[in-house]
Amino acid sequence: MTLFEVYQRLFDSYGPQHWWPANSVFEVMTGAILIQRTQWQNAARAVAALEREQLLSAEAIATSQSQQLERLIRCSGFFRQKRVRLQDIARWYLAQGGETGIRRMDTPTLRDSLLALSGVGPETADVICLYAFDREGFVVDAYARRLFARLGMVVGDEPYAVLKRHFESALPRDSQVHNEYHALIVAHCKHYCRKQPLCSGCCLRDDCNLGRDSEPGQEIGC
DNA sequence: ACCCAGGGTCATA
DNA sequence: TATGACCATGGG
Repeated sequence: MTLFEVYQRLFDSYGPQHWWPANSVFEVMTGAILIQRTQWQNAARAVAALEREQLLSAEAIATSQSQQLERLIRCSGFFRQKRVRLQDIARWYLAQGGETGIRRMDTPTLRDSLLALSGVGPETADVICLYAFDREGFVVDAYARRLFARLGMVVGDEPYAVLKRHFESALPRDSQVHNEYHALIVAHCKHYCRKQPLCSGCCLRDDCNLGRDSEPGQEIGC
């Protein structure tokens, strides 16, 4: 099975995921920091709390009081360092001239500029490039490592850049594909592949012909 | 009482 | 280059 065939099977099973759920570029960036090493449910709560307190803009975050910021994002874990990261990225956003200024940057420049921030590693940078600014780039996360290792397509512990190159070279250079692929991997792994790979009924099994529309009543799970 | 979650940094060898 | 410790809350 090729990398693109895996994508097609996931898409046929789960359908479009409509990522990233947010109302602004800066909200995506905020979510990308808050989601680090936690579940989306917790990050989403923190985003909602910021929204409620009118703190979901770069200007507001950059000038916010650290204590208040920490209180609002506490539920996402690592709240002290995430507070610093949010303030840093908010100041960076403003220093680059906001959304308009950042959109003028080419993708390598944008990525490197993000990586220069403490708290923004390769995955967070790729997530922001892709979901906030619609730049192509395969997002390598823990789920992707685990899934493709189970499929025997990679070892799983390769350096980030190695896997990124590997996946991108086997896929269309298309931000829409990268967008859906990462979201589909998360959707699939979150619900169905925690412990065992490719359990009975998994859409990635060789003997699985289930499509999203072919067997409506059929359970797809591991 | 465990273990894990859509990472990243820093110190050490 | 490559491990290990650390960050911290919430849910199963």
